[in-house]
Amino acid sequence: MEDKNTDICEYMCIHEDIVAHAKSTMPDEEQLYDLADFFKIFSDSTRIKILSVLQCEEMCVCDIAQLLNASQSAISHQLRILKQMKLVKNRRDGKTVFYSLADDHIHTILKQGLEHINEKN
Amino acid sequence: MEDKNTDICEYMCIHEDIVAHAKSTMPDEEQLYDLADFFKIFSDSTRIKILSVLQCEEMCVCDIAQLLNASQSAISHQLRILKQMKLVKNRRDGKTVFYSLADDHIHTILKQGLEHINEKN
DNA sequence: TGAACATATGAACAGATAATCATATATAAT
DNA sequence: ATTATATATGATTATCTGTTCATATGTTCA
Repeated sequence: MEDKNTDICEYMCIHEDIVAHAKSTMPDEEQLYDLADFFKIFSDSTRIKILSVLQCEEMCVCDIAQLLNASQSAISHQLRILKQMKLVKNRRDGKTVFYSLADDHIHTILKQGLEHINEKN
Repeated sequence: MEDKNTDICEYMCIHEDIVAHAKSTMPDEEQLYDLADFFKIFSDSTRIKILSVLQCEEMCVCDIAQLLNASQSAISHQLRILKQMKLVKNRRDGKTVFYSLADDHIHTILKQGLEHINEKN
Protein backbone atom coordinates (compact mmCIF):
# COMPACT_ATOMS: atom_id res chain seq x y z
CA MET A 1 0.00 0.00 0.00
CA GLU A 2 2.99 2.24 -0.10
CA ASP A 3 4.80 1.33 -3.26
CA LYS A 4 1.66 1.38 -5.34
CA ASN A 5 1.36 4.79 -6.89
CA THR A 6 -0.59 3.70 -9.91
CA ASP A 7 -3.04 6.53 -10.15
CA ILE A 8 -1.46 9.43 -8.39
CA CYS A 9 -3.46 12.16 -10.01
CA GLU A 10 -1.67 13.65 -12.95
CA TYR A 11 -2.98 17.15 -13.16
CA MET A 12 -1.90 18.40 -9.81
CA CYS A 13 -1.85 21.80 -8.35
CA ILE A 14 1.19 21.09 -6.13
CA HIS A 15 2.31 24.09 -4.20
CA GLU A 16 5.98 23.21 -4.25
CA ASP A 17 7.16 25.45 -1.45
CA ILE A 18 4.45 24.26 0.91
CA VAL A 19 5.11 20.62 0.11
CA ALA A 20 8.84 21.05 0.46
CA HIS A 21 8.50 22.75 3.81
CA ALA A 22 6.07 20.16 5.15
CA LYS A 23 8.35 17.40 3.95
CA SER A 24 11.31 18.85 5.78
CA THR A 25 9.51 19.19 9.10
CA MET A 26 7.66 15.88 8.86
CA PRO A 27 8.62 13.33 11.50
CA ASP A 28 10.34 10.14 10.49
CA GLU A 29 7.89 7.99 8.54
CA GLU A 30 8.63 4.97 10.71
CA GLN A 31 7.73 6.95 13.79
CA LEU A 32 4.34 7.70 12.31
CA TYR A 33 3.73 4.01 11.68
CA ASP A 34 4.71 3.24 15.25
CA LEU A 35 2.40 5.97 16.44
CA ALA A 36 -0.53 4.49 14.52
CA ASP A 37 0.28 1.06 15.95
CA PHE A 38 0.42 2.55 19.40
CA PHE A 39 -3.03 4.08 19.11
CA LYS A 40 -4.30 0.88 17.52
CA ILE A 41 -3.85 -0.96 20.80
CA PHE A 42 -6.37 1.37 22.41
CA SER A 43 -8.78 1.32 19.49
CA ASP A 44 -10.68 -1.79 20.57
CA SER A 45 -13.30 -1.57 23.28
CA THR A 46 -12.51 -4.97 24.75
CA ARG A 47 -8.89 -4.00 25.25
CA ILE A 48 -9.86 -0.61 26.61
CA LYS A 49 -12.18 -2.26 29.10
CA ILE A 50 -9.53 -4.72 30.20
CA LEU A 51 -7.02 -1.96 30.75
CA SER A 52 -9.60 0.13 32.53
CA VAL A 53 -10.52 -2.67 34.87
CA LEU A 54 -6.91 -3.51 35.64
CA GLN A 55 -6.36 0.02 36.84
CA CYS A 56 -7.95 -1.00 40.13
CA GLU A 57 -5.98 -4.10 40.85
CA GLU A 58 -4.63 -7.28 39.37
CA MET A 59 -7.28 -9.69 38.23
CA CYS A 60 -7.56 -13.24 36.88
CA VAL A 61 -8.81 -14.07 33.41
CA CYS A 62 -12.12 -15.47 34.62
CA ASP A 63 -12.89 -12.42 36.69
CA ILE A 64 -12.20 -10.12 33.79
CA ALA A 65 -14.35 -12.22 31.49
CA GLN A 66 -17.18 -12.23 34.00
CA LEU A 67 -16.89 -8.52 34.64
CA LEU A 68 -16.90 -7.63 30.95
CA ASN A 69 -19.52 -10.22 30.06
CA ALA A 70 -17.22 -11.77 27.51
CA SER A 71 -15.94 -15.26 26.86
CA GLN A 72 -12.81 -16.55 28.52
CA SER A 73 -11.31 -17.16 25.11
CA ALA A 74 -11.92 -13.67 23.82
CA ILE A 75 -10.35 -12.14 26.91
CA SER A 76 -7.43 -14.50 26.77
CA HIS A 77 -6.72 -13.59 23.16
CA GLN A 78 -6.79 -9.89 23.92
CA LEU A 79 -4.63 -10.33 26.99
CA ARG A 80 -2.07 -12.01 24.80
CA ILE A 81 -2.00 -8.99 22.52
CA LEU A 82 -1.74 -6.63 25.46
CA LYS A 83 1.09 -8.68 26.87
CA GLN A 84 2.94 -8.74 23.55
CA MET A 85 2.66 -4.98 23.49
CA LYS A 86 3.98 -4.92 27.04
CA LEU A 87 0.93 -3.19 28.42
CA VAL A 88 0.15 -5.91 30.91
CA LYS A 89 2.15 -8.47 32.84
CA ASN A 90 1.02 -11.63 34.58
CA ARG A 91 1.87 -14.01 37.37
CA ARG A 92 0.62 -17.50 37.94
CA ASP A 93 -0.76 -18.64 41.26
CA GLY A 94 -1.68 -22.28 40.98
CA LYS A 95 -4.26 -22.67 38.28
CA THR A 96 -5.03 -19.00 38.26
CA VAL A 97 -3.17 -16.38 36.24
CA PHE A 98 -3.35 -12.83 37.48
CA TYR A 99 -2.89 -9.94 35.08
CA SER A 100 -1.94 -6.40 35.96
CA LEU A 101 -0.86 -3.24 34.17
CA ALA A 102 2.78 -3.21 33.15
CA ASP A 103 3.27 0.34 34.38
CA ASP A 104 1.22 3.41 35.26
CA HIS A 105 2.03 4.92 31.96
CA ILE A 106 -1.20 3.37 30.77
CA HIS A 107 -3.22 5.11 33.40
CA THR A 108 -1.94 8.42 32.06
CA ILE A 109 -2.84 7.57 28.49
CA LEU A 110 -6.38 6.52 29.36
CA LYS A 111 -6.86 9.58 31.52
CA GLN A 112 -5.64 11.90 28.79
CA GLY A 113 -7.88 10.18 26.27
CA LEU A 114 -10.90 10.63 28.50
CA GLU A 115 -10.06 14.27 29.03
CA HIS A 116 -9.90 14.79 25.30
CA ILE A 117 -13.26 13.26 24.55
CA ASN A 118 -14.89 15.09 27.42
CA GLU A 119 -13.47 18.44 26.37
CA LYS A 120 -15.04 17.92 22.98
CA ASN A 121 -18.56 18.83 24.03
CA MET B 1 -20.82 -8.99 20.39
CA GLU B 2 -22.11 -7.85 23.70
CA ASP B 3 -25.31 -9.76 24.20
CA LYS B 4 -23.78 -13.02 23.12
CA ASN B 5 -22.62 -14.80 26.25
CA THR B 6 -23.00 -18.30 24.90
CA ASP B 7 -19.91 -19.84 26.33
CA ILE B 8 -19.00 -17.81 29.34
CA CYS B 9 -16.92 -20.40 31.08
CA GLU B 10 -18.85 -22.30 33.68
CA TYR B 11 -16.28 -23.35 36.20
CA MET B 12 -15.10 -19.97 37.27
CA CYS B 13 -12.91 -18.88 40.08
CA ILE B 14 -14.58 -15.46 40.43
CA HIS B 15 -13.21 -13.47 43.28
CA GLU B 16 -16.45 -11.74 44.17
CA ASP B 17 -15.05 -8.90 46.22
CA ILE B 18 -12.49 -7.98 43.58
CA VAL B 19 -15.06 -8.09 40.81
CA ALA B 20 -17.56 -6.08 42.81
CA HIS B 21 -15.01 -3.43 43.63
CA ALA B 22 -13.78 -3.16 40.06
CA LYS B 23 -17.35 -2.95 38.85
CA SER B 24 -18.12 -0.07 41.15
CA THR B 25 -15.10 1.99 40.13
CA MET B 26 -15.35 1.19 36.44
CA PRO B 27 -16.09 4.17 34.20
CA ASP B 28 -19.33 4.33 32.33
CA GLU B 29 -19.34 1.66 29.64
CA GLU B 30 -20.35 4.13 26.95
CA GLN B 31 -17.39 6.30 27.79
CA LEU B 32 -15.11 3.36 27.18
CA TYR B 33 -16.64 2.79 23.76
CA ASP B 34 -16.17 6.44 22.94
CA LEU B 35 -12.61 6.22 24.12
CA ALA B 36 -11.91 3.28 21.82
CA ASP B 37 -13.49 5.16 18.93
CA PHE B 38 -11.39 8.17 19.73
CA PHE B 39 -8.16 6.20 19.59
CA LYS B 40 -9.37 4.44 16.45
CA ILE B 41 -9.12 7.67 14.51
CA PHE B 42 -5.40 7.75 15.18
CA SER B 43 -4.87 4.07 14.55
CA ASP B 44 -4.38 4.36 10.80
CA SER B 45 -1.06 5.50 9.40
CA THR B 46 -2.58 7.42 6.51
CA ARG B 47 -4.69 9.49 8.89
CA ILE B 48 -1.76 9.97 11.24
CA LYS B 49 0.36 11.18 8.35
CA ILE B 50 -2.31 13.59 7.19
CA LEU B 51 -2.70 15.05 10.65
CA SER B 52 1.03 15.24 11.09
CA VAL B 53 1.48 17.08 7.84
CA LEU B 54 -1.31 19.52 8.58
CA GLN B 55 0.43 20.56 11.76
CA CYS B 56 2.65 22.80 9.66
CA GLU B 57 0.02 24.60 7.68
CA GLU B 58 -3.14 24.15 5.69
CA MET B 59 -2.75 22.11 2.56
CA CYS B 60 -4.77 21.07 -0.46
CA VAL B 61 -5.75 17.50 -1.25
CA CYS B 62 -3.32 17.12 -4.12
CA ASP B 63 -0.40 18.36 -2.10
CA ILE B 64 -1.17 15.93 0.69
CA ALA B 65 -1.53 13.05 -1.77
CA GLN B 66 1.75 13.94 -3.41
CA LEU B 67 3.53 14.36 -0.11
CA LEU B 68 2.32 11.04 1.25
CA ASN B 69 2.73 9.24 -2.06
CA ALA B 70 -0.89 8.18 -2.02
CA SER B 71 -3.79 8.48 -4.44
CA GLN B 72 -6.05 11.51 -4.45
CA SER B 73 -9.01 9.27 -3.78
CA ALA B 74 -7.49 7.56 -0.77
CA ILE B 75 -6.60 10.89 0.79
CA SER B 76 -10.00 12.33 0.03
CA HIS B 77 -11.72 9.40 1.70
CA GLN B 78 -9.61 9.76 4.82
CA LEU B 79 -10.10 13.50 4.91
CA ARG B 80 -13.82 12.90 4.90
CA ILE B 81 -13.50 10.69 7.97
CA LEU B 82 -11.29 13.21 9.71
CA LYS B 83 -13.77 15.94 8.93
CA GLN B 84 -16.70 13.91 10.21
CA MET B 85 -14.77 13.42 13.42
CA LYS B 86 -14.16 17.15 13.51
CA LEU B 87 -10.41 16.80 13.46
CA VAL B 88 -9.96 18.86 10.31
CA LYS B 89 -11.81 21.67 8.66
CA ASN B 90 -11.61 22.95 5.10
CA ARG B 91 -12.11 25.98 2.94
CA ARG B 92 -12.52 26.18 -0.78
CA ASP B 93 -10.51 28.56 -2.91
CA GLY B 94 -11.58 28.17 -6.50
CA LYS B 95 -11.03 24.61 -7.58
CA THR B 96 -8.77 23.94 -4.67
CA VAL B 97 -9.88 22.84 -1.21
CA PHE B 98 -7.54 23.55 1.65
CA TYR B 99 -7.63 21.42 4.78
CA SER B 100 -6.32 22.35 8.19
CA LEU B 101 -6.49 21.04 11.73
CA ALA B 102 -9.72 21.85 13.52
CA ASP B 103 -7.88 22.87 16.69
CA ASP B 104 -4.52 22.46 18.36
CA HIS B 105 -5.90 19.79 20.55
CA ILE B 106 -4.69 17.36 17.93
CA HIS B 107 -1.16 18.60 18.16
CA THR B 108 -1.20 17.76 21.86
CA ILE B 109 -2.49 14.26 21.28
CA LEU B 110 0.11 13.47 18.65
CA LYS B 111 2.86 14.90 20.78
CA GLN B 112 1.78 12.89 23.79
CA GLY B 113 1.59 9.74 21.69
CA LEU B 114 5.10 10.27 20.39
CA GLU B 115 6.37 10.87 23.88
CA HIS B 116 4.85 7.61 25.01
CA ILE B 117 6.37 5.49 22.28
CA ASN B 118 9.75 7.11 22.73
CA GLU B 119 9.75 6.59 26.47
CA LYS B 120 9.15 2.91 25.86
CA ASN B 121 12.77 2.10 24.95
C1' DT C 1 -3.07 -41.60 38.00
C1' DG C 2 -7.15 -39.48 36.77
C1' DA C 3 -10.62 -35.98 37.19
C1' DA C 4 -11.65 -31.10 37.53
C1' DC C 5 -10.44 -26.64 36.73
C1' DA C 6 -8.09 -22.27 34.72
C1' DT C 7 -5.94 -20.61 30.93
C1' DA C 8 -3.94 -20.64 26.18
C1' DT C 9 -4.17 -21.18 21.39
C1' DG C 10 -4.96 -22.65 16.42
C1' DA C 11 -8.47 -22.58 12.84
C1' DA C 12 -12.49 -20.86 10.90
C1' DC C 13 -15.72 -17.27 10.32
C1' DA C 14 -17.81 -12.70 10.25
C1' DG C 15 -17.59 -7.98 10.30
C1' DA C 16 -14.91 -3.86 9.69
C1' DT C 17 -11.84 -1.07 7.10
C1' DA C 18 -8.95 1.08 3.63
C1' DA C 19 -7.55 1.18 -1.03
C1' DT C 20 -8.83 1.18 -5.86
C1' DC C 21 -11.65 2.07 -9.76
C1' DA C 22 -14.96 4.48 -12.11
C1' DT C 23 -17.47 8.33 -12.17
C1' DA C 24 -19.85 12.48 -10.41
C1' DT C 25 -19.62 17.27 -8.93
C1' DA C 26 -17.74 21.88 -8.78
C1' DT C 27 -15.03 25.60 -10.49
C1' DA C 28 -12.21 28.10 -13.86
C1' DA C 29 -10.66 29.35 -18.26
C1' DT C 30 -10.95 29.49 -23.19
C1' DA D 1 -20.73 25.93 -24.02
C1' DT D 2 -16.84 23.13 -23.79
C1' DT D 3 -12.79 21.57 -21.80
C1' DA D 4 -9.52 21.03 -18.13
C1' DT D 5 -8.73 20.69 -13.44
C1' DA D 6 -9.52 19.66 -8.34
C1' DT D 7 -12.09 17.18 -5.32
C1' DA D 8 -15.78 13.93 -3.73
C1' DT D 9 -17.97 9.64 -3.56
C1' DG D 10 -20.34 5.05 -4.45
C1' DA D 11 -19.13 0.27 -5.39
C1' DT D 12 -16.05 -3.35 -5.28
C1' DT D 13 -12.27 -5.80 -3.44
C1' DA D 14 -8.59 -7.32 -0.45
C1' DT D 15 -6.97 -7.31 3.92
C1' DC D 16 -7.14 -7.00 8.76
C1' DT D 17 -9.22 -7.90 13.15
C1' DG D 18 -11.89 -9.94 16.81
C1' DT D 19 -14.82 -13.54 18.16
C1' DT D 20 -16.13 -18.28 18.46
C1' DC D 21 -15.32 -23.11 18.57
C1' DA D 22 -12.68 -26.91 19.59
C1' DT D 23 -8.99 -28.45 21.86
C1' DA D 24 -4.42 -28.31 24.11
C1' DT D 25 -1.64 -27.13 28.12
C1' DG D 26 -0.76 -26.61 32.85
C1' DT D 27 -2.04 -27.14 37.74
C1' DT D 28 -4.39 -29.02 41.80
C1' DC D 29 -6.53 -32.40 44.39
C1' DA D 30 -8.54 -36.81 45.45
